[in-house]
Amino acid sequence: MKIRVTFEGQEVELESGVQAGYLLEVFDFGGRRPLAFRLNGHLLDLHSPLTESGQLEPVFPEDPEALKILRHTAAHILAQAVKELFPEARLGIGPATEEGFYYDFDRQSPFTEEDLAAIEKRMKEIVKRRLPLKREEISREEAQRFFAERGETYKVELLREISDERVSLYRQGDFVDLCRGPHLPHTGMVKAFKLLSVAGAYWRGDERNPQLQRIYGTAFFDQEALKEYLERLEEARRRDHRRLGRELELFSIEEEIGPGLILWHPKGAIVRREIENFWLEEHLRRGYQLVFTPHIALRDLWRISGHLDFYAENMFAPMEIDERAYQLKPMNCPFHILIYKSRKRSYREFPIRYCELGTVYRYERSGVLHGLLRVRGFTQDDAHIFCREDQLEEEIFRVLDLVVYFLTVFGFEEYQVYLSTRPEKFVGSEEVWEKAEGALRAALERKGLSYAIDPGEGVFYGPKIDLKIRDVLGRFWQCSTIQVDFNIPERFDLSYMGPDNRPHRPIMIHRALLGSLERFFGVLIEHYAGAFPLWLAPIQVAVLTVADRHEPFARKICELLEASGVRVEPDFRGERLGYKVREAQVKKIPYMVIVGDREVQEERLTVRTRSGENLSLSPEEFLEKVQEEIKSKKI
RNA sequence: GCCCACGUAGCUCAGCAGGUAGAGCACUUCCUUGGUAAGGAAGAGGUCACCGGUUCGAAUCCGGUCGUGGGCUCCA
Repeated sequence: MKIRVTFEGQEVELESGVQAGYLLEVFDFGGRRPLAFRLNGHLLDLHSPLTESGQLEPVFPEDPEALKILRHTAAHILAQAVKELFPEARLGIGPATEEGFYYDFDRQSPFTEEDLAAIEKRMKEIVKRRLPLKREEISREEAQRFFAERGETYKVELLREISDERVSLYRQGDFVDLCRGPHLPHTGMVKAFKLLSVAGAYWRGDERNPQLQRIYGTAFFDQEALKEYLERLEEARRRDHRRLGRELELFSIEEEIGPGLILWHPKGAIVRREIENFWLEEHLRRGYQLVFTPHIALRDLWRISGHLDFYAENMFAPMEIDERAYQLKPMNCPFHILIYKSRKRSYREFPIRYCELGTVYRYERSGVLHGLLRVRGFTQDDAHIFCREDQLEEEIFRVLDLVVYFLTVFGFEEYQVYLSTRPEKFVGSEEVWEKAEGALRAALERKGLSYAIDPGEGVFYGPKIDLKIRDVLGRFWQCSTIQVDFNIPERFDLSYMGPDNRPHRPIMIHRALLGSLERFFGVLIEHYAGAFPLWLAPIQVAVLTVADRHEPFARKICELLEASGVRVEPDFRGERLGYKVREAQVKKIPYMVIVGDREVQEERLTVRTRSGENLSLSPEEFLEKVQEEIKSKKI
């Protein structure tokens, strides 16, 4: 059979099954050698057979797909190195990931740091061998036999679940792996890579399966990019909120209290309160009503709400008081619902928006706890909106508008937005779901947010929108979530009186914009690297004296600033100026006011900014500048 | 929860062929009054996470518990 491949207007006729690498001799790629091709949109490496006609695109290293191919090949090299050094290790899977690659191995004894170094060394040798990665296609049965003979039971298991009659293998030297490809032409092209860590991982992510050892690594086309990546890892370590949280005295987690429970120290607490003040002010401005609710409730409440059915494993165990069982709240919704239910509601009141900084407790498995980002007690910036179906789009739009506003103020300008649609198991009618999904979509489009659809990823009670924010290091964090709920109004038999003088069922929206104050704070610490913008900074101004005789004037400056609500820290200690400057700098205080003979005499201030610049201002000018900067929430 | 690693002064870490604890920073006191990222001296501070075992003797070896970290899974 003949096929036709076109590239930049040129067309060539080939015998089906010819290796794609042949095209290197047919077309002119501007003197460059592609790593692979894209034919009709899917990737082919140079050793893949051409079996269909179509448009050809070359893939060069700068192509986003190219890095994945490289990393996938790096994973194979890793596997080859491990098999050479530890022939008893059985292979799991080894894909490329966002940041690099990994390969899973089943081996009795764990890989040590030294093993990792030895493996990396062997990988370098394999790279030097410049082994071609050859693609072979064989029948599934043949492949099963092949891997069974080699004792690769996991590969056999994978093959059992593949429905294709023919499968592809990739061979590099003596190493053969079941793999769809594509791969680089030869191992010599993997020039910059590094193994990073070993961790346990369940076979196929299921904890009932055996646990394999996963070796993580990363790879790039050149050393420079690898170096940059490793520096970014280093920067992330420097910004780690757990480290900064301790160094800047923001928060702590104490063994005596228990894992996943946060102590907000004075400096962290003031940041939190600033966020909360801003949050509340903005909510009140936008038609929300503030409520407060208890931390525990009768177990029956959680039975009615359904949490005992679908959320029990995340709830703290019940406690008995006066022969009745109570449970800590994992969510705030039932309380808000009971406020709604406290009297008859009319459509004229709609939409009703209750907001609360509600502290909830969720049982999280010990292994998942992580600093402020994953805890067992946290405060959600929660709200529940009750409205009619025809108000849904407008309400979602308003929520989106609010969340984008908040995030922008904190300096997050880039988001990933996901719309999760109806899952297999769901409550309510398909019709209601479709309407709601349509409303969410319309609101997203009206707000001008581009989004991806997560089909079937909605919660059983309604569709949702999740937002992930991108921090300065390019990492994404989920904070905001907006969920429509068809279920809980039903369970609590909510109603409102419509214009037709008949009761109707309202729709409810759950939403948290910052997510939890704990997580958001953690993300903020890392985003700002601990250097909070002035309006959030725990200490906004440090006043440093050069010598003891400058103290009276310095004290006056402190009083001036404090009287205007500026958070000031005097440093009149008998230390040298350099020492005090360094200390204030380490604490990441935005402004240092330096008071010496010159300042006292001229009644002007020398102000050192966090970035190390010096300004000369009168006390009044400085106060005004500070107040303006606080008010504008300048980043 | 599971796998692996780790747990020594407030912090960062050294000590570990088993002989009973050390540094730097921070803290306190004294000297120094010094102009933009660490002046000098002295001092105080540890049941070596906890419990048990081996041993004449354990921070060091073994077991268990708790906690932390990297992952798996889940999510704010």
